[in-house]
Amino acid sequence: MSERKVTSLHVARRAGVSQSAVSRVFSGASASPQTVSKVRKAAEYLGYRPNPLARAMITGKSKIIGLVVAYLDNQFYPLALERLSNALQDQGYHVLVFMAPNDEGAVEKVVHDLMDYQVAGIITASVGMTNDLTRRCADAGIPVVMFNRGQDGGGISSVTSANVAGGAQIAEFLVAGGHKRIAHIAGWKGSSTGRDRQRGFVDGLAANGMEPVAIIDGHFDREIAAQATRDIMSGSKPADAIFVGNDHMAFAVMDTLRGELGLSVPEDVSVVGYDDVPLAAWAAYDLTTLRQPLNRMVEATVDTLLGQIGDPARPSQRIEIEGPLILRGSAKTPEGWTQ
Amino acid sequence: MSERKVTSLHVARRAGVSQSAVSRVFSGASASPQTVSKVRKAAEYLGYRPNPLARAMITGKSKIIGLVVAYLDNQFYPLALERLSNALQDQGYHVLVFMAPNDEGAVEKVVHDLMDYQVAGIITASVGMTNDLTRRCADAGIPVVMFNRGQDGGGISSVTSANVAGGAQIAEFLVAGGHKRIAHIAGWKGSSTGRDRQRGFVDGLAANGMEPVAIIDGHFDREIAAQATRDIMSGSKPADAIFVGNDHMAFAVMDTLRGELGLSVPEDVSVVGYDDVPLAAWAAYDLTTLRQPLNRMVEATVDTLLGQIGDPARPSQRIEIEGPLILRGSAKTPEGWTQ
DNA sequence: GTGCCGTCTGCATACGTGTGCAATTTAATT
DNA sequence: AATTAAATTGCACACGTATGCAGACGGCAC
Repeated sequence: MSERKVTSLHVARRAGVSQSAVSRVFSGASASPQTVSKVRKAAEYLGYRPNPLARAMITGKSKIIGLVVAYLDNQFYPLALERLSNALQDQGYHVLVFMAPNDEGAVEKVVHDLMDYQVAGIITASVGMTNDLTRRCADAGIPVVMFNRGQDGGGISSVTSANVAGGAQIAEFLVAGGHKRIAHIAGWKGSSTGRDRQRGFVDGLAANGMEPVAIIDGHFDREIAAQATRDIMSGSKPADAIFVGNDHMAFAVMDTLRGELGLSVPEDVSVVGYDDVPLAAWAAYDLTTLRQPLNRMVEATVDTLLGQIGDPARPSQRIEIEGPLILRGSAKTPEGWTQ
Repeated sequence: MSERKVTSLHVARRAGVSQSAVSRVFSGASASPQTVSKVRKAAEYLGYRPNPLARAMITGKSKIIGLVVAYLDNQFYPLALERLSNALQDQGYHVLVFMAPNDEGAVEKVVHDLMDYQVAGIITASVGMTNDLTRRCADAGIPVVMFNRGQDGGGISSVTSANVAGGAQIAEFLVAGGHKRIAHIAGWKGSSTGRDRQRGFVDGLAANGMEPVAIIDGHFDREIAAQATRDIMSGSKPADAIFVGNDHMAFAVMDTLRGELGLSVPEDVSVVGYDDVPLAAWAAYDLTTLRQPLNRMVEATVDTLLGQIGDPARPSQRIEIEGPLILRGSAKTPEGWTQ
């Protein structure tokens, strides 16, 4: 009962055709109806499945997409991974996951490994690419899409939410809520995402003749965000509202405000996050936050990547997707403010 | 500047040796010191990297480990994925991730896909294998390790925490805390993990002459767990303590108790979870829970899998790792109870 | 110098598939 | 019916590596 490796040659023999005929049937090239039928039947009988590795050897392109991600403790990323993987599976691709700490050397090593596997494309999430690496991928004909992060030097596709607009929208919201001392715990300055949100936010305040009482880089890290909260609230002019660069840090901020400093949210301090991860909707936090539309971002990422795989000449594009502000209980909602 | 694919043949030419010599140097076979040196030098100069796909074609085994996982919203799994991926990367392996809803057909399809890639091994997390599938993997010489789930029909390796003992320990803890009406929202009955915890818990209560006032299957799902909470608390004899089958559901239980039913934890109801995901330590929940030692579980999983890859004759083993009860604020801690 | 053994090396082939090319069949057109 | 164009098919080779086999080489003992 040993069903040893059954190859296209076995199928060919049983179907009474040549091996190339079998190959053509399974790779979608043209073949006469009766050939197709004979081959399909024989393949079915023998339990034949084309060997994707051999296929990749020939074509130089595997059906594997490399996903590079720095960390998975921020709930946004595992969810993105889940959706990306599902969407790509539906298209016949599979996802090779690489963890890469966000330093240059590690990313370089990882990208080399990926190129060894002749991946059809690369998605980076929460991880930066150097321009040099970008170029080498381009040279190797491997399209790259950055997910939830952009890059200034052009030539690379990216999918993000409309971070500048989002930051501005939150500024408007907090001003309209009557807050007078507004602080910002920013995302990591080394990321476009963090910078853009901050810029939109500061500009939005400026448009109302205000400026933040404090801006501290939280590095997308809970502990650093907690310390930033202590610093902001212990000064002579403690904030009455804090915009936090993502939900993951916002939870730490709320924990610190309520548990450690004994303050009420939103009575004493309003808190607004960014992402709208599922946890933000849970009763314990009930976080007002700007939603990043995960499904549409994933969809755009897959479309862009597969598009570039199918047509290597297609130019890179930066896609920004707008998201709504989700009103919950962690911030005062101005009268008549609509969802 | 076009650094086209550089193959072992190019290296061979430049080093003045045969292609087989190059192959032997990079696959660890024997070669004279001067050959090794010449080859290494030429390879370095040309930027040669062995092609893992071609290598896999020949040997029939790639350096890829398939990881099958059902969902990533329970924080325990992304963390496991992160650690597993890192540990395997250190050993020169890479992780191909497959999402598989927990029904038989989907898992089967996924495993077939994995076998097509000639993976060196498979790890399943939060996903069940049928005995038939197990056998087919064994036939194909692909070792499988189930992570955080066991299987009754032997012949397959698994790594779990000591779930029965853990359940019993929680029973002792709640009894010692003076609770009189203890309920259990169980994990999915279709999983060994859920069943074992429940069994240990019920037996532990019985050893103290008690029995649970309610047992409801929460299916590891937030919404179902929330409904179970309502049911348990709305009866004529509401519980004064609830053991929840994992942290993920326990958070929903706490949200429901506090937000919806207006009860205090632990004053009105003690809540104990299972896993000790990072979120359990956050101030908003501060959940007393039994820790699954993630690092040691990952370590054991990798060891077991690589062991079986290295020595196919090695018998399968079921590893259970004990974890401590982590005392926090969501449950009354009995006098003198030690961490 | 001869014989033997152990190590190293190159040659050739295999892994399972895709694809250019030429030969052949089929359909379409005059 | 004859001619031409199109569609299909088989042959052979390529992708990049590992490995069995046999020959070459060096060292050692007699």
